[in-house]
Amino acid sequence: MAFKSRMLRKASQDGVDCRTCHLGSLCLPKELSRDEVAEFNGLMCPRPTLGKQERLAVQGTPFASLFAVRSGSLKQVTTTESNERLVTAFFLPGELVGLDAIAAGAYQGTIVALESTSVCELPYSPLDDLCGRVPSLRRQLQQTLSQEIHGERFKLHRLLHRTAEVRLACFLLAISDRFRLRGYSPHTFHLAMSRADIGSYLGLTPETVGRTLLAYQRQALLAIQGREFQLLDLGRMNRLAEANGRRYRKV
Amino acid sequence: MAFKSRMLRKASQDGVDCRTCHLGSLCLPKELSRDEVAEFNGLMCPRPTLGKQERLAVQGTPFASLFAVRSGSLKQVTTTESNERLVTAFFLPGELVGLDAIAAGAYQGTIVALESTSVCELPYSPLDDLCGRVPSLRRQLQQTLSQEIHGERFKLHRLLHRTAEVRLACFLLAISDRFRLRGYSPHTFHLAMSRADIGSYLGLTPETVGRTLLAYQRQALLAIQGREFQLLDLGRMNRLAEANGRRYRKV
DNA sequence: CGACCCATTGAGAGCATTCAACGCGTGTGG
DNA sequence: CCACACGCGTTGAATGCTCTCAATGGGTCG
Repeated sequence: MAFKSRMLRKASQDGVDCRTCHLGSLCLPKELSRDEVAEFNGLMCPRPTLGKQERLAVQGTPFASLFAVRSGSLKQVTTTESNERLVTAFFLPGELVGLDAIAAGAYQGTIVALESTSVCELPYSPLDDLCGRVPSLRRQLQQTLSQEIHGERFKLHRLLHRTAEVRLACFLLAISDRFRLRGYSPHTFHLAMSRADIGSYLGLTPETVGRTLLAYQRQALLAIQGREFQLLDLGRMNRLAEANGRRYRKV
Repeated sequence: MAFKSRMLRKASQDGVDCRTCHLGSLCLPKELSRDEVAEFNGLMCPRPTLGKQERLAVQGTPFASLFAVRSGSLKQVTTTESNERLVTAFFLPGELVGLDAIAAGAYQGTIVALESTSVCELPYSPLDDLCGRVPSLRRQLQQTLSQEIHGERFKLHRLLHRTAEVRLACFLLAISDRFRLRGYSPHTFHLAMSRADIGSYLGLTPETVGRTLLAYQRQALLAIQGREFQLLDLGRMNRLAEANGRRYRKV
């Protein structure tokens, strides 16, 4: 933990260096040659660390940059025409913010830091130019976009059929997996979002989220202390998430 | 109608010509110059018209081509590990099939024609090369990908919070809008999918779909004859879809 | 200390699912 | 030509999950 925060302070003070970034294998430049990474690195703008609740981008403002999360976490809150606020995404280290803004040319939701968070800024226009010259970067970006389409579509269609119990299990396992891929423990992690945020993301009320988490604890699937989560039995949790929740008639 | 089928027959017999396609302004080459369209056109492979229930691609098989729908419609069925089948997408004329397959290198669901359907095949590798040389095509493809991310994410997160009544209203309005953009009537259209398909897509049972459609008809919002739909009051339907369905507490 | 946000708990109501049955049209085979 | 199976859509009744509303307690910040 001390090591991590030291790296971050250095990064935000001295400018970011992709070659020494511990997220290298997860971020956009993962397939690039040494020279290409240097060029990619040259695009990036320094960006001061965000405090809790601070906004990285505001819904509707012109899109100019993607952001890569270095540490911390953020949520994307989209306000509908009828003034309803939906949490449409969470972002963890190594993930790209703003992919949904490219088409409209404006950010599609307000991006809020859930805790102290640092990001890399990637101005889109020069990034696109570089994509023209570097096929592997172009493919990497398109793959990230494509992966996002599949992931979101599949995950959300599945959730539409599920009970609260299964929705939360899917959510916790997805988070666990994202942490695992980034070298953190898949069993123990800190979730900086509130129950209301989770509920909004999953289409549940905060009360139902709380009650369901309580049920997990009674079944010894999960231990929670505040916002520290500990998954006690990944196998059983997986089986729970795979079960279709409703005893659904086969199509 | 006679005009349409004549054009399609010609296209599938003589090879496809983007310059005379009535979907030109909606498809990928919409921003290209005359020469670039010609080059784009050269990539395309002829593809025989699909019959009803015929499969365009099978889940898990290697990804090689995108497909643009010229006429007809298709559904994407994704089978989960627990052998559950979910309808994760519908495709109408002018839309691209396979965007979610780029990342994994394999089709993420089986693509089935819902009626007699013709498509253009776009081999991905040469398309990607062309993206390197033609910035406007590259941007167009990235915008399509980005739009898809935003559209899916937003639409589905909204649906997660909604009752059956509102889910179906959103669905019908989205379909109506897609037809309108393609020059067809937004009030009257043919939906080739079954109630079960719609239910699977929206996370509802076929019974609930039927009952809700019946309720619309009783309110004079909708008229249905078999699979012909007629939206009688778009304004009221819109208000119904905007209403949050559940009298949801503001976050 | 009070205001406020967050999380929890309880009780009641509503909406969608589940299960079962029926009608209809189509295609198949006797 | 008819019998039958099958897919699709519809209808009815009952169960159950989740929302709603209300109240409480803990924590943080001004």
